[in-house]
Amino acid sequence: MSRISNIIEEFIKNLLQQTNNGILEIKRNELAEYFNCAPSQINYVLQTRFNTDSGYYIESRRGGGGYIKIIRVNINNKYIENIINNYIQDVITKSRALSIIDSLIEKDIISSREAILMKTALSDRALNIASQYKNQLRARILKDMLLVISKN
Amino acid sequence: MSRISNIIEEFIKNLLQQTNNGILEIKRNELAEYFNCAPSQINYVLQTRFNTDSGYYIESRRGGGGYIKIIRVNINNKYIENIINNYIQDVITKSRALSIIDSLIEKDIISSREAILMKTALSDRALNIASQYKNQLRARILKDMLLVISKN
DNA sequence: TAATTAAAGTCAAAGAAAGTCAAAGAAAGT
DNA sequence: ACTTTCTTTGACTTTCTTTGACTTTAATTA
Repeated sequence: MSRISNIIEEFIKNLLQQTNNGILEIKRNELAEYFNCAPSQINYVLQTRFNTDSGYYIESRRGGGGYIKIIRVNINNKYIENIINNYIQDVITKSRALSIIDSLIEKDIISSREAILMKTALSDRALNIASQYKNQLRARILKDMLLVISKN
Repeated sequence: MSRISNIIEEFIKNLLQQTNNGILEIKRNELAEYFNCAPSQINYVLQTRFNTDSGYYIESRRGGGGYIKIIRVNINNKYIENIINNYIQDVITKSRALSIIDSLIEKDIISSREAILMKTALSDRALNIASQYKNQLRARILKDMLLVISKN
């Protein structure tokens, strides 16, 4: 039942919801102890679920009194343009693309129907015909769709 | 006698019937073990019986906690159903695809933003990387997008 | 100031699950 | 009978997760 990462993800998102500014501070070891997992598991969750793709960034400090701050960023057009121009290169994997789309739903930038359309256009099922270009196609289509979103 | 693929197909359809939203989540290996078949047999069943043309789509995830989601779409929109089944074959040109999308706006089936997103996913600009598959990709992507749209 | 303690970070190996592909076997068409 | 299409199987690949040993950084204490 290896869904501990998902549980931790939900837990953190819940706590974030309760903040009024989208900034949450945690103690890595405490959280790990609470969930009975290796401390590095927390890093894994942060790296995979609270990264730039997902619309978050992390600040932390080691040593005594150390902490990890999880910050939810505000997604506006500037932000989307930055993702298009600087963040998505020539290729992108499916899971990264999905993270980006999910972050847009979460922030109410797109509707769930728009999201599902976007995800469909990036799915393996559709793109597998040209499997060697799959991730290039994804990058192109996603960038173009994001541009549409930011301009409309 | 009755092919195992057919039995698995029936089994899955039965489970889907019992859900209230037409979304079923399975574990590939568990199902394979239950039917005493190779795990890849499940993929075969999904590819041949639960594809877009049959009104289903699939989402999955590998690794620990992995799953396969089978989603049944009740196409309650006759107009879309007709397009998927009779109007789009294995390939479609850009101009035919665009006119299909325009007809959906006219019939108020999609919003204009959804239309632009769809057109973007089917544009030359995006698909030219895999130019030899362009019209096949268009057909696949368009069918899949129509299917998900028809769900509501 | 040096030593100690208290954090968090990194990385690689092992484990867990699904995906792919091609070869072989079975059914159906001609 | 021969050919084509559909099905089954298994070896190999890819992706995602968990764990733990080791490293780095910061604060506290002697």
